[in-house]
Amino acid sequence: MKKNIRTKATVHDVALKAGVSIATVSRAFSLPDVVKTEVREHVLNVAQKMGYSPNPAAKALRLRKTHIVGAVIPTLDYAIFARMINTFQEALATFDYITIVLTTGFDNSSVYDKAKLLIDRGAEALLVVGAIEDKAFEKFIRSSAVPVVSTYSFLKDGVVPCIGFDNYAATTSIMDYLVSLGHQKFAMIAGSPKGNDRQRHRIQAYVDCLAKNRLDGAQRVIKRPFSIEDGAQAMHEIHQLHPEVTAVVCNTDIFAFGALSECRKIGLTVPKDISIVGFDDADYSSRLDPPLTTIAVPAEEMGRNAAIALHAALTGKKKLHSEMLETTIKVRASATKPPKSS
Amino acid sequence: MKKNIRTKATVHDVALKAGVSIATVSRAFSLPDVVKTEVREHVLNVAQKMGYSPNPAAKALRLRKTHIVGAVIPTLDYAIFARMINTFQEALATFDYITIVLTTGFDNSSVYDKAKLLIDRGAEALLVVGAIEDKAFEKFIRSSAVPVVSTYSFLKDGVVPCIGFDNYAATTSIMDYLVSLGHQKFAMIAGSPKGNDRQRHRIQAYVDCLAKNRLDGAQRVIKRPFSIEDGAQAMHEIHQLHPEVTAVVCNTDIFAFGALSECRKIGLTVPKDISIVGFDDADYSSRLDPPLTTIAVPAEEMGRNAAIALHAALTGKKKLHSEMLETTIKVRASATKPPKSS
DNA sequence: TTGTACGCGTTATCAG
DNA sequence: CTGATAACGCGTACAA
Repeated sequence: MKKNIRTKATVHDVALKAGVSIATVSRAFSLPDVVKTEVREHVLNVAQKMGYSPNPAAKALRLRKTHIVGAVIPTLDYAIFARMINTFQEALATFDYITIVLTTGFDNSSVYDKAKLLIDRGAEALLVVGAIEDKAFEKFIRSSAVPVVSTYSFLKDGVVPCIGFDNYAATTSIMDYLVSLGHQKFAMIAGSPKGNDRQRHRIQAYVDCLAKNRLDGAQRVIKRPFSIEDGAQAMHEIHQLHPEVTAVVCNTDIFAFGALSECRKIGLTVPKDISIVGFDDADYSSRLDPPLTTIAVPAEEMGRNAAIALHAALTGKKKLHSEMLETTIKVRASATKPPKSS
Repeated sequence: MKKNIRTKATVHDVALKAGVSIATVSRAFSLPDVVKTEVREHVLNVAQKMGYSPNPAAKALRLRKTHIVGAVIPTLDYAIFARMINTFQEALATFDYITIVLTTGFDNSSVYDKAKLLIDRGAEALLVVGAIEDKAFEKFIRSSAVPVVSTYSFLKDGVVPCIGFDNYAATTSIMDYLVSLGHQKFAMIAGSPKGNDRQRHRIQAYVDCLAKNRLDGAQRVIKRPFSIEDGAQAMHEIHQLHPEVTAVVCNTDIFAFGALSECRKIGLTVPKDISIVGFDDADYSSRLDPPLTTIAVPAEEMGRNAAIALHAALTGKKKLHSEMLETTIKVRASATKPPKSS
């Protein structure tokens, strides 16, 4: 029909067809109230008909604003991050910003590369997960003037403002709970602490809590990749090597899922024979068998607040500052008093 | 120390400091072999030191290439999509493309808006989920020359090429399996069919399969939003209203998770009292209690293949064409013969 | 092999 | 209120 749209319409084309200058076309979009009503409506009409929309590259070039923010996270393939990013992205969208997500895997050693890539791509702000430990990355951030916020960890002396929670305190709270129940023989299923300060803090909390209560078990920290299968295997190992254990602290509900499953398989009844607790409060955790006692993490809140904070920083409304979010322990049925016989 | 980087270095700055023309700087990056080795190295060095990197907006404007592709999916907060997008994004990254993901919720009625947004933002290609049913969107695609691929459904006569699987055949296969086991009283837990052709095809397969075997039960299709809790409630309803049912076909493992959990709660033993099957083969499904019989969906494969196909189309290497991917039924323990007494 | 100069599509400045 | 025009930073004819 019409004309073939080889190359998209530009202000120029619209101006021509509407019989005005390109300046007026531009203004009809960006400064509507400075253009006479009927002219504006005419222009907008013509533009609409031609399928015109401003070229984002030209706009970005001229305005020095891409309206892009970047996020670098371990993986999307892990509900707790997907949930945060989902909210982050949606919140940013309401501010007319789009989000580009890059993943690193759980070892944060490539965050710097990904962050650089994002900034080279025009990201005006960045969300990262966990502490920034790469010195080069730190230097880069300090000299680059793009707002960066880190999530999932709350750090008093972090390189950048954090919107996260206190991993150490969270694990401490659930350890205290288990101790108050009477447990004395603990094990922990943890992720690799390499490049992952969340895991390190949780492990440290475990170790410290044991020491505080003059309990042994600091060596019973099983480190595994994050998967249900690995949680199951770790549970198996605990059962074989440390049959005295009455409470297993999992650093993610994924491990707990596997552990629960494995207990069923090896004939341990949870929580009668052994107590198991998780971390994250995944959507399925309340529907596990038995329902999992775990720590609820403010994933959506982190995403939303990070989006709001970054946007405020970008528009100069408010400097970035850290926010400490709360975790809550969800007491369900997977943990109870240790068996008498132990 | 050095100079404060108020505004990023440009070819101009680098040229000045390196004592060459801007053209040479540009060439040192884009056409390295056309510039004398020592000059190139000098320039690259200076650039490196100044923290120079080409402005993506200027580049995009000049080259008419943003190196961005867009994806519109229901939600990230659902493992099966997150998994696909994760792979999609990673594959595209190896081609130097970045991915922008927008979400619509499960009702696809806003795909058109999101797709337009993406293209206005410079996306050179698009991935969508499911059939394109919005006529306006269809028209837009036909006139816009950006490659679009749809995933999750394989459609013979789709508006755009599909990289997906046959939802109808998948459900048919698992229905046939259940029928062969001897089941006669079925129910289905489905998502809303509105704007969701995957659900419609699965429901249709269920209905047709019943008819084919002269079985009733076509009216026992419970439609719910996608959540574990909803799966549980649906199961509850089936148990109350249709106690004669011996096999429940869930259109996602999420429903099956809830259904299994609810059966435990109301005292039904799976699969002795009732058989339950799922769809997706989530990471947890083999570790449910009992392990879930379900349909494995090629999520990563769709993501990877879509990335490769889109990239090939973008570089003119190969026209987009549909790919029919396979699903496989994972026979595990949650389905068996119906109880004799029924 | 290198440099000059133009244009990609916008928006902002400045006259009118 | 509107129009002409100069950037924004880059890549690439074209000339040297």
